[in-house]
Amino acid sequence: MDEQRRMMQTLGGVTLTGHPPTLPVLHAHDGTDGDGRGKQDIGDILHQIMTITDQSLDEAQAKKHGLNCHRMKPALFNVLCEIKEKTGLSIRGGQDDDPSDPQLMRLDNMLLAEGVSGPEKGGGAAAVAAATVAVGTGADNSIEHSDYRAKLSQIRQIYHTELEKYEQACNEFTTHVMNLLREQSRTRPISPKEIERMVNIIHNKFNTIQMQLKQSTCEAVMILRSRFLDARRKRRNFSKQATEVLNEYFYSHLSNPYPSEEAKEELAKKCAITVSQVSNWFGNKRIRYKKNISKFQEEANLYAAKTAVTAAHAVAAAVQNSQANSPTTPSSGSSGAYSLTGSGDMFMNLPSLNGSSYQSAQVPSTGHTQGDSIRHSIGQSLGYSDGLRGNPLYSPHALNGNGVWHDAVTPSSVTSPIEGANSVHSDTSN
DNA sequence: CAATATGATTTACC
DNA sequence: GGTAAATCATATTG
Repeated sequence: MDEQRRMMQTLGGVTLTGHPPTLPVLHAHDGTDGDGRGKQDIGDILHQIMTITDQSLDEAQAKKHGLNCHRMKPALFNVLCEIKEKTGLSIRGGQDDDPSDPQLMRLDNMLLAEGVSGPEKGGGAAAVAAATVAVGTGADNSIEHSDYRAKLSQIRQIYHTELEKYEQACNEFTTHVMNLLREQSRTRPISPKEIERMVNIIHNKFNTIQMQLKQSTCEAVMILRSRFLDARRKRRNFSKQATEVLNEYFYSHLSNPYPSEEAKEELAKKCAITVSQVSNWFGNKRIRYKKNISKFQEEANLYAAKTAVTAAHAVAAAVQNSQANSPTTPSSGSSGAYSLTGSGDMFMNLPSLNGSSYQSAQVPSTGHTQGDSIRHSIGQSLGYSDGLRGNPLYSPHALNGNGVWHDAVTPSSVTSPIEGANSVHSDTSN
């Protein structure tokens, strides 16, 4: 300020009743204007400007109008604007908003990823309704999921309303300020450039507010996520039905318990869980089964029996239908119906209950007898020849000495069962 | 409440 | 990328 005044005074303007701002421009443009009457006029005008606040409103309006219509106004306006520009009076907060950019981008990305700021997908209420319908029986993780989505859509709605409100307020305020400045520019040197700058400043301010909104929205989403989707924090056991389905598959494919991608999908659908949950389950099951086979013996027998009954029914029905009595394995089913293929697999597995592969595990006596009886019952119900029962060729060796599941279906792995049994038996010491 | 069961995650390997 | 193995964190059980 001081500097500005000093500069103006040094430039040597007309001193006006002790008021500091004088106009160096007058001299500069003297040559073109020529006469001294202009000087007088301008001095008059300036005087009027300086005393304008002392006047009544009507008077002031009239003066303002007069000023605005003055023939010197455009020239003066430009010149004053120029001075203002040069003195740096109006240069303020021109270029910033750079440091916040990366963070803003991060926030935007996250909001987009969470589906808060992106396009409305499926419509919140509709999606929730669909999820609720899909729950059906005993799939309570879907309930939580729909709850999560409901909360998320709530957050999203709030976010959008607030954003809209901010935008509207920003626009209103901007137009208001612009109108004000335009009006002011009739009596004050306010260049369009300056107005533009002011608009930018306003926008920046509102952007920071928006960023705060985005930030708190992100926080809310994170909290929601941690509360609902962090399954590790709030682990839910699968439904009984789901574990049953999974166990059925596992024990009926014990020789090779690695479901294909399609099988996993089907299991996931059946159990109302995700495919990766199915993968997790099988991963855990395999490792835990292998670690302590005896512990799972009872379970294995249980599911083997269960599968046997259904398989027996299926086979019995098939036999009845075809009127055939061929002892070929019923494992020809290639697609979805794994109860049939399971029955085939089961035959491969049942002898293992007291078989050579799992000698390391002390089979409980109950398990033994149960397995025996099951085997017997299956042999009866399926009408298999007695010679098939206990045939060493059907010992699967699902697990080799190193505890690795290898393909028991391939005949090469069961070529010499007795030898294999012995070697496995001796190997189990480690 | 300790022991056990269980679903998920991490790490390392192929 | 899928899996084994170890581990974590919670749920369930006795």
